[in-house]
Amino acid sequence: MPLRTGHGSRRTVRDLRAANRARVLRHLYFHGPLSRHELAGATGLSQASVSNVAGELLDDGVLAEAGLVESDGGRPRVLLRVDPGHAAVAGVDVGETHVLVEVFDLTLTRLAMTTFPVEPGAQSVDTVVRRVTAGLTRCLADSGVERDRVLGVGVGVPGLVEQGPEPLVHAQTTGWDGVPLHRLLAASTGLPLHVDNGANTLGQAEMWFGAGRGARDAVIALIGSGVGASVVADGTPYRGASGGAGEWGHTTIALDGRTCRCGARGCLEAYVGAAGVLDRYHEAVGARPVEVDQERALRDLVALADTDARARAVLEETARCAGAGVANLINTLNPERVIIGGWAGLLLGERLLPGIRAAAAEHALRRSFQRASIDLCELGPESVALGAATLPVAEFLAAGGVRAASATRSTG
Amino acid sequence: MPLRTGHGSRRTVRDLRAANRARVLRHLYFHGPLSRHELAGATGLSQASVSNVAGELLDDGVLAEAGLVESDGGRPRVLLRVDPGHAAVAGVDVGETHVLVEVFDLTLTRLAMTTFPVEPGAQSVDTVVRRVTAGLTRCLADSGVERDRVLGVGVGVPGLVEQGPEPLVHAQTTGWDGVPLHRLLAASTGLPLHVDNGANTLGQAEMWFGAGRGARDAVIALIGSGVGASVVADGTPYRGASGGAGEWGHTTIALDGRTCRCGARGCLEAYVGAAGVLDRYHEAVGARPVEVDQERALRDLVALADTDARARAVLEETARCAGAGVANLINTLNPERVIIGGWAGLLLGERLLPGIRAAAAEHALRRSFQRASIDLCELGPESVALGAATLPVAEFLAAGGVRAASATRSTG
DNA sequence: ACGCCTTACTTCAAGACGTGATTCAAGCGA
DNA sequence: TCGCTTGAATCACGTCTTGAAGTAAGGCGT
Repeated sequence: MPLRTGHGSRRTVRDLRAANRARVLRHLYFHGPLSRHELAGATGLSQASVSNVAGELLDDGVLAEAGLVESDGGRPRVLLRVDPGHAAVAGVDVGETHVLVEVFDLTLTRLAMTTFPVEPGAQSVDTVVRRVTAGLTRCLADSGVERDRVLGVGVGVPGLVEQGPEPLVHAQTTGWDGVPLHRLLAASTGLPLHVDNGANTLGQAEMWFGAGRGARDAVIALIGSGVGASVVADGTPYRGASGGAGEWGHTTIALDGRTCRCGARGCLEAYVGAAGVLDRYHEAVGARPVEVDQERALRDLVALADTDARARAVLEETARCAGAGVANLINTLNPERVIIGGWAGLLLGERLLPGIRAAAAEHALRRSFQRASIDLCELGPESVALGAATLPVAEFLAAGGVRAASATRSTG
Repeated sequence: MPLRTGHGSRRTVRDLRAANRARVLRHLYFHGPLSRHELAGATGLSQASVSNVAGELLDDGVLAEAGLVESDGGRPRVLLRVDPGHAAVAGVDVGETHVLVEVFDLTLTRLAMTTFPVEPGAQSVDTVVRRVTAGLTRCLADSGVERDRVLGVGVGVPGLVEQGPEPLVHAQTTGWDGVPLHRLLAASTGLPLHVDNGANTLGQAEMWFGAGRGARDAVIALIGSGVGASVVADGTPYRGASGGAGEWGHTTIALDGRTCRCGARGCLEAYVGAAGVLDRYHEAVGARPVEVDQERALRDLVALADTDARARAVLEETARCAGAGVANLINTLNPERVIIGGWAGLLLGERLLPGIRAAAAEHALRRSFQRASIDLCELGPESVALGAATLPVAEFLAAGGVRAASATRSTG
């Protein structure tokens, strides 16, 4: 008895209207200014319905007219577009070393940002909540956006987010175990909240505006100090049964291999994570790891590879492992696109991509490999907040341009 | 620009009715006889709508009344159920050694079956098409089902099925490369056809009637001579971009490990597939593999493990590898259930399950592992045809009890 | 300047649907 | 036989989409 009956709203004739509003609105959001006529063709609705729905959306201020296009010998068509100023959203990146808050307009153009550095390992829940709240207030002031024009706040956090009636955050690195960040922030900001794994939000940013545009089945593979992935299946992010999907880094690629910080042996992360790569180099040259900035160390290693054979060998091995890992993704998920990102991924990517592709070709089944492209992220690792801001927008679009009830505002 | 506008039908007010018919029908199909009253509660529809919809479905003969239940002191409630005799479906298992055709009633009770042995390696497309057609004709005769009462034919084939406007079958083992089996069988049977990977159809059988009942996110891991998996995400089978999802067997678990028949090194299949297990034993004892029945050989090996340390070691290693493979599934997909099947999986399973669980616990992230159960299939490896028969039924349910237009019958 | 043509958009009447309230049906107990 | 309770059908109402008919807005030829 699968296929749960799923109370997927659409039951009454009004839900139908909501769905059609969403149809029109979403198409307009992603496919730019369009006339009512084109919209009818694209959405499959009749012109009459498009006119009705568009009229409503114009009245609500969600859409705006965007100029005329002359049609040869007839009445010019009026272009419609989503009004960027209709509402704003906030995106937050709760990272291991900083808290970044950004405010965007409805089309996700950035209006303001604020960063707080965080002493590593010192992210108490309380601190994070205070910083987010403060950052949000400051960003709203800087951008001149009134609080009640904000659709919602998306937050990308490190670690696993268990979605549910009360979403809980579990993060090894910060020692959070079942933190109801959602509730805490909703209380302190008074805005609708969306919390998700930072890897997932970054993945969403790539899907909307980066290398994932237009793809329906994709995996965004993120290589930083650790390694993770964001899985997109049938056009929507896939989180698994309890939010833990995409833990690519702790996938075993070498039985009895190197010990990973998670305690297991042979995890991909132990080979291709920045820490793993540096460790392997230090072992190769017999040197003790110097405690400096990991990013700088990795950059040095890449530079060194031009002249030093041992460094080159470590990087080649990294590409081989990453390629095998990518092949595993391709074999189990058969995506049309694998997108490699994360600061280390981008740092290494330029140089390693051919090697990764070759190794993936070797380990993946031919047909699935051929159908998948392997590329680098286009947006850089700073887009966690942008991706987080995507979440309230997605909800807004799915609701047909109707705002979610906020935490404090009454639902009525 | 993800989230394609997706012409997901529901646009007009009639689509709404169709969706609500599907809602009621599906609930009734999986949750047994229910009264209109209970149905209203479960589907979220008003009693009036349930009455209307149920009335239509009764008129169409899809539903039937199934007795009364006395309600204390009031009018007894009439139970409704899907009429098993309303229609029939066929399921076909195109295996490497046989072609099995079965006919079921609408509730998937088997009415008739026919098997044809196939000389290994001799499955020409032509032969398969002839056998399926003949088997179907015979089964229909045996069960007394008229051809036009058959909703459709589901076919499970070995290898990859690329869904699309014209589904194509690619199978290494039979040498099929882009065979339009769908079209060929539709032409020769004159019935609506559904072709899918046998692993997927078997997975569907487990999801509907076996160990997967009630799960929303699951993986059915199949271990035979080769190794595959069927991925169920959000309640529906996930096929990836081109039907290649779930190729678990060719996932790398040991870089530079054993050579797999796919040509790559370190594939899971080379360790836990029946052939791989037997090879490893033969290498361990230094014996040349005797060419006998693989199933018998594996059974012997399991028996031998009671007394022979080397056999035991091979099986323990198998459990370790399988556990790592399962852990990889858990880490990437975070299912709530991993179900192990396939003839070798079931043969080894009883003995190896504790070892597999232990190894999976070691290699999977704790939280995801805790949320996942690891169990054996309940239906046995013969349920490929049953699962295949599931496909036309699923379509029928999704359409709200309206039959698909057949290949030959006119669409109008 | 005028009329005509083309194209874009809006209005309108018809058909269809779900819902809540109301009415009908069916059994039970006194 | 008469309430009483509960299940199921009917009805009026509001809402929705749609195709067709009507209206707006511009170009072009005379």
